[in-house]
This record gives sequence, structure tokens and C-alpha cells, in this order.
Amino acid sequence: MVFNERSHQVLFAVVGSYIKDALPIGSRTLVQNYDFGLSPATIRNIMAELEEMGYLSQPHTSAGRVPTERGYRYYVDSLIARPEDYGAPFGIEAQRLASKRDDMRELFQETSQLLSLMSHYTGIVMGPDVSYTLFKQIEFIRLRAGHFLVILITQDGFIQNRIIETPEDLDQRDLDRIARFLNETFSGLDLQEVRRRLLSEMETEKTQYDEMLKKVLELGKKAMRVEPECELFLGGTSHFLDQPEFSDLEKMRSLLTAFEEKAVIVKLLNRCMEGSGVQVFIGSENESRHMGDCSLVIANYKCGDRIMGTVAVLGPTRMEYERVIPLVDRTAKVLTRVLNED
Amino acid sequence: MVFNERSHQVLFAVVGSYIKDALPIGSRTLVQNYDFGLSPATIRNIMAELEEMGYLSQPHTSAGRVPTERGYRYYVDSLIARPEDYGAPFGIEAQRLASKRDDMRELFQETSQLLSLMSHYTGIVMGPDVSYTLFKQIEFIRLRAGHFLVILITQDGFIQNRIIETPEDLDQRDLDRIARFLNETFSGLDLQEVRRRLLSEMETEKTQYDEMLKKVLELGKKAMRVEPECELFLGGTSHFLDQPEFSDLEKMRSLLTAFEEKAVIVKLLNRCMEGSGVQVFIGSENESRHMGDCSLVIANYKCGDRIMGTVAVLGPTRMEYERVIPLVDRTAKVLTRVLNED
DNA sequence: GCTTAGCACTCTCCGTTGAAGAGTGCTAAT
DNA sequence: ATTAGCACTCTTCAACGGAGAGTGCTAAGC
Repeated sequence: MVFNERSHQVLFAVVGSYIKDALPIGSRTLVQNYDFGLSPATIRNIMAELEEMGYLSQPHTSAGRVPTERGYRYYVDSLIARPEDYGAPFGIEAQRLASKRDDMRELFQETSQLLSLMSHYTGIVMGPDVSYTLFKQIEFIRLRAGHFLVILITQDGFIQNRIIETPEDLDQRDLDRIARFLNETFSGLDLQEVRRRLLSEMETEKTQYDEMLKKVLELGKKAMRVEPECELFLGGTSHFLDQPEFSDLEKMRSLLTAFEEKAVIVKLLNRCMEGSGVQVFIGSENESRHMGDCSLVIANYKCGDRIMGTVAVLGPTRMEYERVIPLVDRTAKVLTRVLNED
Repeated sequence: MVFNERSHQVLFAVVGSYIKDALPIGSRTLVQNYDFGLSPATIRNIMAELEEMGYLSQPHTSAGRVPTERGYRYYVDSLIARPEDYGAPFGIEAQRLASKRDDMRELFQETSQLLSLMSHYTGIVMGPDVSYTLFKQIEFIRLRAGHFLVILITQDGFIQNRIIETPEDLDQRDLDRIARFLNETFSGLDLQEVRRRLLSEMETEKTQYDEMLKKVLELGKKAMRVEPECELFLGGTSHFLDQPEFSDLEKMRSLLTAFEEKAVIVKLLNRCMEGSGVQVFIGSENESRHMGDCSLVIANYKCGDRIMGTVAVLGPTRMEYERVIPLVDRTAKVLTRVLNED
């Protein structure tokens, strides 16, 4: 801690109060509400210090104080450092999620909505990067000449279907044989790896002479072409309208457009895939110009030992971290548990 | 037409001008921009008449005139009645859609975005009600004990997958046999009908004694349980922020919430499934309290002779009908063509 | 030496005021 | 039937000024 207990308390009080009311807070109101046993004048001195150190600022000369990003950062760091037990993971919600265990997409959608519901901000879940998930099974269904439906199932239970075309037609019997071959050969590898092996195999001389094998590889290559992308699940975007700081039309618009290009968020979340525990990105820390006034509270969920994806809550910088941080933490844990019970 | 040529022109001019600028328009500006060969005073008299008849109104005593819903209605009806050739369906866009022919969901998503892109409003596509589409093929894939992935393909190319559970396990060989049986027996019927037959079959006495058939029916019943719901594809919801009339925070919010409960829109669109050609619903005509200031321009698309779903553009009452009506019409036609070429 | 009371100062907020501008309806003249 | 003229109404906008809130500084108190 950089400064003494008293400054700490005052800073906490200011940040807390501002989070609650979105109003600059002055020395008088502070002593009224927080009972420090000090007079407004003393508080003023402390606040002046805090301002000098860059934790608070005044919108104009005779308004109260408002936290700076640095102030929020201090506040959040203290909250996270608090070695507090967040209590038992919630029960009913865990059940609700567990019931969606089989369909990953539904599970993630539900989770993002749950996050939104409980935080009153926007909930985000980033699914696993498909190209790194483990291959389990593939099936082909012939739709019409040269058009096939590919169903790709990963070990996590992610199901993806896509339609591919080939210049020459194949009948269902061939397709089944190809699928069986691929399933036996590649099960358990990640999709990147599967694709790599397919490609290297194709370059081998001998393949040239085995017509059937060539078909297999060709089809496999097409079927496994997964974009290295993770799906993003958003819940409760309209909560943004609840926040007074986004009553500004321009901000609203740039936020909404940011949502439509989900890419920005994915990039952001990807950056955080390494860390463990809850992480918080405040305001300009998250380097997207659209999100200057937003904070992101994130945590990773795992499958086995591997970090699989991210859950997050996106809200205004003035977010109720005290509620949201434990919430995100617990949600990530519940999701991890649901994914690992089998 | 209720009134004479001159009144008609004035009304058109007012509506057109208001659509363009969102500003009440007065007699002076009207003669300046539209060249009627009449003086402001005369226009004033005409406008007073139109107001009395309920086609125009004044926000306050000394502002210009603004169209009422009735005014819009007259304007739109005249536009639609115009026996105009809307020109050849657009080329490049049609191509873009045709390339998505195979995956219906992508096709619809693309269409809604196209609508939004070209209209600058929100584009909507309502997919077919799955329970009335024609069954083509079903496949089962065993995931783990008692858990199966069902892939349901309709003749339109709609692919749906769902996971079902059964108390007793079945191996893949059984599943394939069941699928083959269902495919042979029910291909070409609509899903409602398939389900009905399955149920009636199950009640037949003899079924009780054929263990295998019983399994087939049981699984078929579960697999075919499609909710009588149509998917909704929205594109460009953020365009709403462009409109000056929605700078009001309250309206924005209620609109966004309306979007989140897509049900409202589905209900609305369903009501219009019968009509042919372009239909327009103005302001309060569309009976959802959230959409008081919105208009909906819709048209149906078909597959064969059957109306399959709806494309629509949702915008402010002050919408550029002149551009949007032909746009929606052409889009519906292109979609119909894409769906029917095979 | 830290804390506090007092005070002058600054800045926002909000209601008032008044002039400018836009548009109307009515009347009388063409 | 159309139009010019005119008085009237209503909004918009900028300027103004007082009330209120909060600050920093200084000097007195514990």
C-alpha cells in the first residue's frame, strides 16, 4: 500500500460512493455518510493529497472529487487482494447450467445471460478456439451431388456443421468409410494437428497412387478447415442503456458498433488467456478506443488443465466491482466444474 | 383518391420533405423547394384543409406541419399502388446470396444484413416455421451412453441438430438402421405430419410386440419434437441510433428490449404471412406498444407455391418508403429465386 | 504538529428575460 | 379563387444573475 490507512479509507469511500451514485463527491457529504471522526477540512486535505498523487480528480474547480483510472485500479487491486472466501458457488444457477451440459453453444449462451442477469451489465462468454480443441468424431452426410454436410464433434462436446463441395461426387457408403478412417486415425489430436498431418500425408509420394486414400485426405482437409476463431456469446447488451454515462448518443453508438464487430472483444479477451484468477481491465487499459469508459472483469474456465475460454462482464468503468468480481470468479468456477463432470 | 390533384401533391411534398429532414415544414419553405406555382398563402389554405382531414398536424401553433399516421398511410398506399416496374433484381447481391444457398441460416443472416446495408435501417428475415417444412433426412450419432446427436435435414436445406437422451443405450449400428427406416418411411412429409403418424403408430396394438419398432418410434418421436417456432435474423440493429427520433433514451431502451424479446416481432410478422406483395405497417398499426414510432415494410418469400417466411425492414415511421418498398420487394423475389433454383 | 473553524473565491446549475425568427390564420384586395 | 399584408403565437437561443456546492488557504485550538 502506498499510503496510510486513513488515505486508504477515504479513497475507498470516494470510489465506492461514486460507483453507487455516479456523482462527484465532496468533503462534506463524505463525512456525513462515512463517519470518519474527522471534519470536512481534514478530509479536504487528504483528498488534495490523493488528487496530487493521481488517484482522484475534479471535473471542475468547485465540484467534488471523482476517481481517476488509477483510483479505480487501486480500488480493484485491493478488492482482489482481499483473501476473502467468495462463498459457495451458487446452487440453482449451477444446476441450470449443468442441464445444458450437452450442447456447448446453449451452455455458453445461458452462461452469458446468467452473468448479465446477476450483474446487470453485459455478460460475455468466449468459447474455445475450435482449432485447438481435441478431435473426437467426424461424420459426413451427402446432401446432393458434390455437396456434403460435415459434422465435427470435439471432445468437449462442441458440435460444428458445415457444408463442403467437391468436384466429384461420392456416395454415402464411401463417405462412411472415409469418416471411419478419419475417426480411427486422428481421434484425440487437436484440429490444428489433424490438419497438419493430413497435409504432410498428402505430400508423400505413395499417396499419389492410392486413389481412395487421396479422396480421404482431400475430404478431410476440406472438412477440417476451421477458422481459428472462437465464438462469442453476449447477453444483456441492452443493459448499457441503464448507465447514465452512456446517455451520450455518440458513446452509445460507438459501443454498439463495437459489439457488432465482435472481433475487438475477442482480441481483448485473447490477451488475457494466460492469467489465472480474476483480472480486471479498466478504461483505457483495454486499448480499444470505443471502450474508453468501460471496464472488463474476466476469468478463465478450464477443461482439465487446459484453459479453454473466458467469461467476462463488460460494464462502465464505474462498475460495482465489489459484486461483479466474485460473481465472475464463481461463474468461471461453476463453468469449469460443469465442463469437467462427465 | 379522396381529394384533388393539388392537395395530393402538397401532401406528398410534406411527407417527402419530412422524411428527408425530420423537420416540420411550413408553407414558405414548401413553395421554395417544390415550385407549385402557388403562393405560400394558398398552400396554407390547402394545408389547413389537410390538417382538418387528419393527414397533417402541427406540433404547436406556429410550427410547420408534420404528417400524421394517416398521412403516411396515404403516402405509402399511393407508392404501392404505383404500377411501377422496380427494375431488374439486383445482380451482385443476388450472387452473394446464391453463394450461401446451401446453408439456410447463413443465407438468412446474409439477407438480413443486406437489407440493413441497403436500407440503412434494421433488416429482418424470418425463417420458415420448422414444423411445417418437409422432412428429408435424419441421422443419429452416438455421443455417449444414452446421449445422441440428431441431425435433421429438411428439403429446403434447413439443418438442425439437437441432443436427445434415452434411458437405454443404443449402438451406432442400431441408430443407422433406425435412421434408414425413418428416412425411407417419412421422406417428403412435413414434420408435423411425421410426428402425427409416429404417434398414431405407437398406439397401434401390434407395435407393443415388436421391440425394435418400438425403439424406432420412440427415438423418432423425440427427434422430431421441434418447437413450432421460426428463427429470426436481425441485421443492423445499431442503425436505430442514426435516427433523430430515437435520441430519446426511453424510446431507445424500449426498442432494444423489444429486440431482445424477438417473440414480439415474430408474432407481428406471422400476422402478415397471408398477404402477397409488399405490405407496410405504420406506427400504432403494429400494436406493440414499444413500436409506436416504427414502421415495418414486409414481403413474403416462397418455396414452390408455399409461403415460407418473411423479409422485412424495420425503421422509424419517418422511413424512406420510396427506397425501402422496392428494396424489400426485390429482396423477397431474389430470395424466392435463390431458394427455388436447384 | 495535526486538526479544525472561518472565509473568500470559483464554478455549475437553473430559472428568467427578451429579442429574433418562423409560421399561422384572417381579412381585404386583386 | 388567389394573394398580399398584418397581427399574433410559439419556439429557440443567448445573456444574465442568484443560489448552492465545494474548494484552498489561513489562523486558531488541542
